[in-house]
Amino acid sequence: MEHIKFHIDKLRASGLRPTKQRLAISKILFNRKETFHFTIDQLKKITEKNIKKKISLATLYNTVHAFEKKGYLKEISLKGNKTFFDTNTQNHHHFYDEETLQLTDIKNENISISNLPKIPYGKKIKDIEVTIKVASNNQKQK
Amino acid sequence: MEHIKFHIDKLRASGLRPTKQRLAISKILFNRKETFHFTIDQLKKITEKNIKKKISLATLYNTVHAFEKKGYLKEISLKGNKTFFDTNTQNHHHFYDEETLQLTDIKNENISISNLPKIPYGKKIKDIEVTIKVASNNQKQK
DNA sequence: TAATAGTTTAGAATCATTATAAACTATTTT
DNA sequence: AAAATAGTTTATAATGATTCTAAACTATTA
Repeated sequence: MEHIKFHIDKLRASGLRPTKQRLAISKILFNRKETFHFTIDQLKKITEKNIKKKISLATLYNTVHAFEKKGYLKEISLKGNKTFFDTNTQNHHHFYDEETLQLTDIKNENISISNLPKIPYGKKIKDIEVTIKVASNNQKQK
Repeated sequence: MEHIKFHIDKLRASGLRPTKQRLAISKILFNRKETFHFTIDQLKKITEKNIKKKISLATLYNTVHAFEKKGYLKEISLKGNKTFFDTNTQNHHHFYDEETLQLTDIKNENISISNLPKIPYGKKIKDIEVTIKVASNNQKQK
């Protein structure tokens, strides 16, 4: 079943009118239980496969950025030129395999950080991001 | 005093011949006590000021990448389009102020991580990077 | 249904990074 | 030390991700 209203609401909440393209994107992103990590070009391929038509990059960027601004998507800090997004906006962390470029979520409660240093004067902590880089035993790190 | 030999050795160890340009870069990067976080365009400005001449981007990229490959520099994982490098190659972490784009080192021993989850099958941990994003109390996060 | 406000699109513009090839410089050979 | 060679610098072109633009299109409002 397609909970259209769910997607319409998400779009409206993000300040976007529901259009065919945006509904398709919203379904791809949010009709899933597990976290989805993606780059814009991956999302483009999936979207075009689903709607059986081309979609312009501008639409993808606009929509993804609006969702991000609203807090429905999170950008992930990684090396490299491409930007990764994450449908899991909870505070959490990642395993990152630089060989395969695969990201795996680590639940917040599965990492505990202690002995934190003092925060720079006049600043507040907004977010803590832990990235654990992994690689095959016998392969060298990129 | 200018320990030229120190820089010549660093360059040779990185597989590079010592040239005027590279020596200038090496001095900028390694003639300092504190950690230096930089982007290529920042390094370009500083280098051109020091040598009072233009330096090409290709030279900067080549030299920085050779140092990185040798392990004299580390690339930092951050959002955004620009790549940051760090002269501190020890295992350590960062405060990151997204308002000012300022990075501050956190010593490894000033963060302790426990309750680590199991590593994905057949993989080994290569690196753990903790980024603590901070912002002014009353300003919104970027 | 017409007017309007916002959207999609292809393509241009921009920005960081990488590639190229000709002129140049350090090193090696003699 | 000069000639040969191996590696370097540079300006510029190429590439790739992202952003911008303006005309054609679509959703919403009146």
